[in-house]
Amino acid sequence: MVLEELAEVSARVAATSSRSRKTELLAELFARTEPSELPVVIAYLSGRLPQGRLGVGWRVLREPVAPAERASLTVGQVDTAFTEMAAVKGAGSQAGRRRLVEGLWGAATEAEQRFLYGLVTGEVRQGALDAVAVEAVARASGVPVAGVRRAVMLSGSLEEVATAVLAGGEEALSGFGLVVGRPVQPMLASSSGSVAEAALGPCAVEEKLDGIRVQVHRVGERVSVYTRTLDDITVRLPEVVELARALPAERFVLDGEVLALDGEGRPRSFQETAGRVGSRLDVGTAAETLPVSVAFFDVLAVEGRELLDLGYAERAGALAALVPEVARVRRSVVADPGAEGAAERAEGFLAEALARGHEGVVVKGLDSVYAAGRRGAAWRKVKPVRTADLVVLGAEWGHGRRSGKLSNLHLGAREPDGSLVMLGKTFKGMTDEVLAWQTERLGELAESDDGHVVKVRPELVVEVAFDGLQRSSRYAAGVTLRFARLVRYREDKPVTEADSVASVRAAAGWDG
DNA sequence: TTCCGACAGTGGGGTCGCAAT
DNA sequence: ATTGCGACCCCACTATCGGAA
Repeated sequence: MVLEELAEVSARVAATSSRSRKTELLAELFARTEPSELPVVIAYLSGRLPQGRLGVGWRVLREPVAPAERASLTVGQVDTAFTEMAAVKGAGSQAGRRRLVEGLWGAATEAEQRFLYGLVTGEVRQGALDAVAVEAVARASGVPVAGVRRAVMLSGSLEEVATAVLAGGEEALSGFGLVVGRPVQPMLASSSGSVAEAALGPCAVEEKLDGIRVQVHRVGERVSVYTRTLDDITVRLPEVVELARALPAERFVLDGEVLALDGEGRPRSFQETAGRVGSRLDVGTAAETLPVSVAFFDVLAVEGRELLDLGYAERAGALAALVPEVARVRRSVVADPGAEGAAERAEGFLAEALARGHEGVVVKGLDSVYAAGRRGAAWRKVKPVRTADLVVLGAEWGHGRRSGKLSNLHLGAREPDGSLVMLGKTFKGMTDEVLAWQTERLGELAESDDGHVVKVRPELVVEVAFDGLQRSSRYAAGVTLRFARLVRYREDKPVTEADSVASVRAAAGWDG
């Protein structure tokens, strides 16, 4: 297979908005790919690199390389070049990778360079990633899509599943069940505005802990710990390994959250937990100075039994039989949401979780199965939302479908002396209509434009929602908003009445 | 015919580790 | 020693397609 063909298909996929047409184009390509090249072709067309990290980013790619006149590269040559880049280590590695980039880019045509750039930066922008590729593999092989999807979620590898079903058809799916020791795509939660909105049927209301999601596998004495993206972080979490080894089963898969607690058992900030779990060097010292706890909320397999397709109530029973209460998340079961006082109890549990310092709750249907890799309605998270009225200090030109639109707002709060201090940005919550409106309005207020950031006269106030504050060394305010999103423009509100840093801190529960 | 679930895209901030300065 | 970059944690929200109702 030549690279030119891949770049062409990718461009055609990007050019159509129809998902079924995208699927068709990918399926045609997969069907005519040699089995030996399939893993690489599938990875590229779903926007991933088999090598994972290359150590090559926008900075290394900034200086353009003259393109080749004629296409000549094969997929195999590209894969070899990426493997070489990923292998470069130590002093001089940046220059070494840059030389390899120059070699590869120089052999690529302009269209091929565009495709390679998207691959390396993780921004293929063809409107088709894993989910569409899964459908295309199903179509190319004639195997039902649900079976392919399940195999991918349980094995974590579309490439392997595709190679198997394209060669062996539906029968090949039997080789892709849950394997203890091999990570599974975790089930995710969607967002909900309130407990009442989330608790529509019999459900469990569980504390939502603000830490790192972990999947813990044990086979005999071998324990492995994986992140949400299936990275192996076993060596960073000796406490979790030790706990798993002490549980009364030889073989299991647990789903939970890791976080650091203070002396009184209250959760430390996400920043502290993330720093500890992110530390790879001298884990022993890190574990001593900032030990972490783990709280499990689900079990996917235990001994010989696979539990994914059982209802949540049954899985919770199996979890309680395996894991002591101190290592399980707190929960409250609402068997009949319509019953007298049920809503109050659920709300009460949320209030208690918040009082204990946690993020909120997750509401889970008691009869729901474990839908690996899906962000379905079976799990709904509920977190309190804060709002602040902030001043627009500037905006950044958007990319992709936001090209030509002012998108990312720079947000400021007042200080006692009347000055304005920046404490974050946001690009979320904007409809196309708002984008068009703010591009024009901010254009009128513009004081400067360096092609990236447009600074404006601080005259507009926006209502911004956020989840809380974080310490910040980037912003003069010393804090920044977590997950800030635009709610609406407050043209009725003068800048002099916008929130101050102190009032934002107070709103977020930071005593200040 | 309308509704709604699932996806992709558009970026946010922090922290760590490593290489370059 | 400090700085910049890449990778990876956490993530919200809107537009769109296409199957479900």
